[in-house]
Amino acid sequence: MNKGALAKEEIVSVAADVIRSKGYQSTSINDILVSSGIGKGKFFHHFKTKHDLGIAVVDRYIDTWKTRMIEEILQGDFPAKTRILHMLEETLGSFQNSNVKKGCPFGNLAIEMSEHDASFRERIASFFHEWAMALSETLKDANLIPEDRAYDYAEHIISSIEGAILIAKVKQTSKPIENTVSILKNTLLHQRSISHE
Amino acid sequence: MNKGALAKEEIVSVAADVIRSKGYQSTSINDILVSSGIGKGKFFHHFKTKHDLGIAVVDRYIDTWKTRMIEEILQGDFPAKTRILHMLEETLGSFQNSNVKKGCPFGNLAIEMSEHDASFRERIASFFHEWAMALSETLKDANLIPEDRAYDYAEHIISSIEGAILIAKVKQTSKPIENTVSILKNTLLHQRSISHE
Amino acid sequence: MNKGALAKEEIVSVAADVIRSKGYQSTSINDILVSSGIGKGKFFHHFKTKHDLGIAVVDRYIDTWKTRMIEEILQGDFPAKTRILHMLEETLGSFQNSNVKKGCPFGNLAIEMSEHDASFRERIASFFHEWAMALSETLKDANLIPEDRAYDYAEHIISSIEGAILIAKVKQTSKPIENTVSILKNTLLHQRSISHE
Amino acid sequence: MNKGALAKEEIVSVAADVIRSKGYQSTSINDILVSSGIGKGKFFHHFKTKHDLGIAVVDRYIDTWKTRMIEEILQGDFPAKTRILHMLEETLGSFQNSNVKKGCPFGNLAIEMSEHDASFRERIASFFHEWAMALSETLKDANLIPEDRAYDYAEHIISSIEGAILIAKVKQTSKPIENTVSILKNTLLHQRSISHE
DNA sequence: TATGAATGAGCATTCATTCAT
DNA sequence: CATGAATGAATGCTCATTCAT
Repeated sequence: MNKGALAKEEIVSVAADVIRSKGYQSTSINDILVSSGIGKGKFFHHFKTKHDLGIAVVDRYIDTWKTRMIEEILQGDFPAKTRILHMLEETLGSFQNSNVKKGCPFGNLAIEMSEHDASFRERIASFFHEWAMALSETLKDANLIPEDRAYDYAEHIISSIEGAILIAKVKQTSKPIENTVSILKNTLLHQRSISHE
Repeated sequence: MNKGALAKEEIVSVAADVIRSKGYQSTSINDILVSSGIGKGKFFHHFKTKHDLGIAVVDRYIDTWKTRMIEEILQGDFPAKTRILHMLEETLGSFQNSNVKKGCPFGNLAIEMSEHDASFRERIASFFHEWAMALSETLKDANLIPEDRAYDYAEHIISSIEGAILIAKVKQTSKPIENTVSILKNTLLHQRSISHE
Repeated sequence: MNKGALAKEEIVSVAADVIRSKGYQSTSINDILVSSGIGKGKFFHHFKTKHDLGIAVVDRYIDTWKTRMIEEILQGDFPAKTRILHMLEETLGSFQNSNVKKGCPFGNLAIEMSEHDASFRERIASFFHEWAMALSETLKDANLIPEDRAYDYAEHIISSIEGAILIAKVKQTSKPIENTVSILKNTLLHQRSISHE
Repeated sequence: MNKGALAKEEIVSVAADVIRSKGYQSTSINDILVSSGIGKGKFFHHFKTKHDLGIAVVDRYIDTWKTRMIEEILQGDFPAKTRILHMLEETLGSFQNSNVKKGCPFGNLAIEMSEHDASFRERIASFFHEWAMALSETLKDANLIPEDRAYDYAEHIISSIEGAILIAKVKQTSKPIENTVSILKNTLLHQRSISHE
């Protein structure tokens, strides 16, 4: 029945993994065919171009992380401070073991594709923006940051995390992520309000 | 006389630019041939493989930034706090205008190449380590961070910067860098000592 | 009832248009699917192969032109000279505007397919033969050409027209057709008998 | 020394043959590689694209025929009437045997490519124009056609020839060409002046 | 009948690299 | 040292056709 649809989802899922490891441009369609055990015809039946697949993969990343990070955690039912802690812990948990080497799906594509292709760039920029908005709201809820600084501070937290994942990737250890998460926790939670200092 | 040597440097210089914009893997040898106006023979006379060129480019990036960031600024003659400010301002200055879109040469290659090629990864990891070491020393000199936290804090500052450059690249505005530099400045310099909080 | 049959005719009709513009080999089955809004299954239900469709298109061209040119005009009720004039005027009228660029359905396929495929070639050759036969009879009726030269002369008139359409196509103007029709008219009708000169 | 140049010419020469037989679009680059015994790299070293090769082939056809038909025959040293006879005989001679089936290189591409590609079309249109111009001058020299009708009549002669080659191709016999040449000869040479009748 | 998913051979093109000169 | 011709594997993609439903 919806076998076709399922098949397409499976290709995206396999491709998401491969692309996260190898990058979009270095991933050949053949890589995906081999990884998923399908033929060329099937692939191009579902995706008009490789670019189409790339976009489907990005959209899938965004769906997943928006649900997990933004909706379930940042906009969840816990007290604001707790939600922020959960976000940091979730980050930490997501980049252990083999995932350290793979890096952040968004950060990877942000760097690889921003100059090549606007449709990748815009999607990723918009995801980071939505994340920063949600975090900004939570920071305000927690009374940790004055309203007019909240977005900037949220963006800084997110970029710190991305940077930590980048350094972790090149060092092949999750230490930089733990480090940054710990510093962010301290800075955020052991002070009444950051800008008062 | 050293025309050959000079020519080689010029190729590396041109390639450094192209690779920073397009990435290493998406840069074809032909791209470099066209940009530098040389022929295939000359190229392969100087570089046994494309990989050789890539490494030469990374080494050149490292040379440049080590001199500028580490030796001239972090290990310069100004008071420690001033040196840190200079480092942040230098960062800000380096990623204005068209450079925002190009991103950080190290960050770009760190993400693109870490999983593909150990010789790129190790060089970049080692550069980030040296930078963190130098910054760590300066933080200690400035009495801003307790000795045992200095390296971690230095690495966090550096990864924050890398993350900000990444977000700036995908958003195509230097705002995230200004933002992070401003927050780092505040956090570092308007407090007696970070860890006391 | 005959919905299936009707549908088949419609496909042939759409395909005839597309093939006249793009040529047989450059027309993909997908082109026809898109132009006619049908699915692959339906197409291959009606035509076992693309070749089948091609033949159906040629047969349709032949049907149409045989009716129009041969039966209605050349074998019609007007005096022989008038019938020839009508044929020339019909030709002129058929290759105005966008049809100039599309060229002659038979001439196009004659050139494209003669060396590739005997079944196309034979059909087209046979159409040209029937046309020449009918014109030959008319020339004899009109007492314009001696019996033994009539077929050759008819074939020459037809090939002149085909050549004019060819030149018109490449020049993207109907001028060469007007030109040839006018010369043929003069040569044929302003002389008592061509071979007497 | 000029081995490279020679090699390129040889590819064009082989390709000209293959394309004349199979058409441009149906000729795959692999066909040309097989026919000429070269590798892909060599081919794409000389021609940036298949289209480049196609244009080179057309230009070669034009060079050859311009020299043979226009410069050597129509603009040669014989009396005007003789030159026209030579042109017709040259045509006849060129389309005997296997060449009947291949058809006219210009006519073939005119029909195949006019709607696909302007650079083919324009080159061919311009060749036919130059041919008509040269023939027009010769007709005037021979006092066969009044000045103001000369170009139109020249174009008609040429299109008659093209049409005859087309019909010959689809019938697989050179008879239609002989036929048209004979009729053209009669019409042109056994009358004092065509328009006087 | 009809759908559209799947097949896989084939296509034009790119690319890092080698090699004769 | 340098040239640029040549190599051939690999890439993204198209296409006529088949097949399960």
